[in-house]
Amino acid sequence: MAVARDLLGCVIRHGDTAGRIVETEAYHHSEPACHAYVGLTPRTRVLFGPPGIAYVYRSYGIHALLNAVCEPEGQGAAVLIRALEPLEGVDLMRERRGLERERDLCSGPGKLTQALGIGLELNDTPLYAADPVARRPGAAGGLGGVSPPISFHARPPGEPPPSAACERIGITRAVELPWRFCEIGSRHLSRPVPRG
DNA sequence: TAAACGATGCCCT
DNA sequence: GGGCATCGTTTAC
Repeated sequence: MAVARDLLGCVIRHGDTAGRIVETEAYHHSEPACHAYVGLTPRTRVLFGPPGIAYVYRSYGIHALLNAVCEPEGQGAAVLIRALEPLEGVDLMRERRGLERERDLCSGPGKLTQALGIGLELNDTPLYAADPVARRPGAAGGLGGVSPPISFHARPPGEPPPSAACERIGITRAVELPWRFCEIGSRHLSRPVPRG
């Protein structure tokens, strides 16, 4: 999925904390690992809404996981944010996580939401403000210049970070699809890139 | 109303 | 590197 690769290197900001995306996974309603696969339910409703919206849900009864709903609208597609490289508010992240080592702060989809203070209450909120990425056709707009609770910022111009596509992790169905995208060489991944 | 499942993280080895 | 805690959502009866 193009959007999942595009998000690598972008910056997520929430409150006083920010981090660079180094790992993503794409999900689509056509494959059984996606929540949208089962169809429209109260929980998956957001997945079938307009793109550029946050889909935050609870996993294993404990963790909040952050997804970005993708275009086109109604397709039930999303990108799971799996890992960040901490950029700002690192001390606040340490406090929230109760950990010292920087590489442990955001190296997992449940970890990064805790580090950034992103909770289920941010489900169904817009992700983009006035950044170039937000001007993708069909992306959520018209926010009147008000910054959304969570904001995505396009990566600096120039060469995109070196990335690799590999198999997704943590799921039991459709594991063979190479829809996990990692920044090569990052020390903040949830798991290392397999040798290949 | 009940039961099974899961896009995880932590702690221990 | 491997096992287990934990609870909302979904689905079946």
